[in-house]
Amino acid sequence: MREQRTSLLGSSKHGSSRPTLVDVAALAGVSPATVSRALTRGDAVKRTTRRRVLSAVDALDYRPNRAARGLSTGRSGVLGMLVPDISNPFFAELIRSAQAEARAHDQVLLIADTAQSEAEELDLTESLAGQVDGLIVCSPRLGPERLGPRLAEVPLVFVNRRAEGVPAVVIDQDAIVRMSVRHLQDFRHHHLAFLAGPEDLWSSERRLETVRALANSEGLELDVLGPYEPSFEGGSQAAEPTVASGATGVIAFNDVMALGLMARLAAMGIAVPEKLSVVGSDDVPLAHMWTPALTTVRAPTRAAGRRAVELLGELIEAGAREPLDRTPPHESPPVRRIELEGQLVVRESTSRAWA
Amino acid sequence: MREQRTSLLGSSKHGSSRPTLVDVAALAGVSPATVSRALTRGDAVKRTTRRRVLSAVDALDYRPNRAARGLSTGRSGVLGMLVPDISNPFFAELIRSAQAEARAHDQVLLIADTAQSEAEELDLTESLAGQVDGLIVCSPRLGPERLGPRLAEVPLVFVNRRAEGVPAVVIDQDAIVRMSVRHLQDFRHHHLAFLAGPEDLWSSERRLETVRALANSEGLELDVLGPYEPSFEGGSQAAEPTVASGATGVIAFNDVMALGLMARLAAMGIAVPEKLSVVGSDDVPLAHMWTPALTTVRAPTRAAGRRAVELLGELIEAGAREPLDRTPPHESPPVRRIELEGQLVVRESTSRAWA
DNA sequence: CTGTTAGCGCCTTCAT
DNA sequence: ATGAAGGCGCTAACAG
Repeated sequence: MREQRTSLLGSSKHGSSRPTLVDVAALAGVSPATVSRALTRGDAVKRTTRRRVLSAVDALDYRPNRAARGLSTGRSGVLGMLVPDISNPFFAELIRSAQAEARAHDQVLLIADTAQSEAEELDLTESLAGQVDGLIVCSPRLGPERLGPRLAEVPLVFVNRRAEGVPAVVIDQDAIVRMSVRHLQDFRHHHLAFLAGPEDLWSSERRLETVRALANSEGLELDVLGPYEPSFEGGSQAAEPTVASGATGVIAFNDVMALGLMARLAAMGIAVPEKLSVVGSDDVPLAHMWTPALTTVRAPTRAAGRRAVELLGELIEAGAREPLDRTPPHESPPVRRIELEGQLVVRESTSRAWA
Repeated sequence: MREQRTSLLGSSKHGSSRPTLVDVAALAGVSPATVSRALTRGDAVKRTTRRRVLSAVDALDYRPNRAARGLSTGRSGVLGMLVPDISNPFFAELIRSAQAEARAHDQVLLIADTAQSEAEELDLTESLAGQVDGLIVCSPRLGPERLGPRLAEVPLVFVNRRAEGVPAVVIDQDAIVRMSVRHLQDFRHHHLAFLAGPEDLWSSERRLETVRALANSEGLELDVLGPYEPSFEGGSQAAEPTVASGATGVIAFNDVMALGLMARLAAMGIAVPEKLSVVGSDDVPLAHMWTPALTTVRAPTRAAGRRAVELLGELIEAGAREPLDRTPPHESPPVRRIELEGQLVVRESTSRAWA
């Protein structure tokens, strides 16, 4: 019941600074080590002791100093996430869910925008690698052979790129294409166009292959247009070629492109879906607000963000546990890969072709 | 020319870890303190010494440990930035420019999305306050009286909210309204509608006052509609009331709302600008890609982001220099406020009314 | 201009 | 179950 608190807090260099572990320990009448234990692990602290500590903690409004903790543990509590374009609603949503998950684990998410540029992607990866506990790279333009050197420094997770040796969360691109094509087939379309995204995007290339194979096996006529930037503007640029192709059904690499396409088509006086059926991918918020509302394949964005953070967390843990010098016995742990599936959402931008 | 490097590096606990200041010092043949000085300040290091240090640095690929530095300096090198909605292109752009500026100063920007929620705003402010050197809050819903308690802990900068005692970067809202109204007047509109954003948004309230005053003094008929959420959907919801109001010119709180409005109007068969002229605010990328392209007031987004970071940087510096215990002599330093101006961009969504 | 000496606040063996 | 002691990597006085 002693009241040394004032003097103890006063022991800090200047009165205005925040309380430290030592202050808490003093107030609780235990050693700093005990406070640390009570706060970081459930282990090895008597219930009553813990309670005393905890109440001292909030009596003092104590919050641990992350830098000090980081210096000790070697972990900063910061996760990095690279996205090609923050303003793309798909990534915005991914960011939100990842952030929520990170926060739930008392971690913090550092976002960086690569502006769709390979150079920026590399640059940011390098400079972030040293400051974060782990890195999530969304829709990377670069593969592990370029980003690879950093693999050794920091756990890395890809979102939407399947690559040798890199743990990843990917949405099944083949399934997206199958659903889209199937839907158009159901509506009697025989001549399709595919608006391709950038060639260095795994998801776009993957779909391109699949749509080609599928068109072939199903006896569909197919025009591949592009590559275009995966943006509203990219979609707009695709409008003329799309019309020129004579296709009656278009599959765009993503919703934002599909929207750009439709905007331009409208300006050209081409009616959707009467003259042209359009399918997007992702189901961004604008997709259903548009006129006509866009048929698309809903991406499990929230799950993707959440699971990417989870996966990264596991990798970080594993890395921390790993014996320091020797490589782990024989087989290295298998590279984890999480596969997610999209879901077709039929709206007004598609309809039966009577050609 | 001695080659102790191997053994020196070996002095670290385990071979795989990164080199430290001490390793660099040893390789350069100087003391750790000198390396520190050479790296952090330009002062007080002989040119030749610095060169030796620098070459040792990159021979070893040394990069300082932020946590350790932070523990020593009390600064983490992390700046926080709260935005109401990442996917709003206005904030996306703000984030990009702020991030660039931060990076240029070797700082890192932590983004958090408050989802337009007061509760989240408060929550995030509190939890971030302890982990960052300073905080930028964009278009805050809460004023200093609510966020205030954290003011003491960490330098705070508002973007787009003028408030007692809080340094801020604000875009002149009165000027935006004046330009918009003036433009509509030039086109002979006498009956205007204003689509208001949320009531707790300073920028919206400010504009509301101004537009009222202006309508009054200019003898314009004015209908105030709303408040609506400052989103695409909010704008859509405003369509019917807008038409019902009988106004021929509409000023929307921002571009995203204006776009939502126009989308809905199109679906209703109301021609823009023939039946209704629409003015937005911000000039987000979609504004000029839309059909019809949106007349709007371009916000100096990049400047705002950059200057917010600059201003925050100055505050942090000042705080660090400040004598520790006593309050600074007499007058506290004046609260800095940076005023920026938008610029009218006339496009196709406005035209002369012949009513 | 440079080296020496102390910590920053926390976590973590090692004892007890 | 708890305490004591050392160190993480860096910077900041203070001497020289």
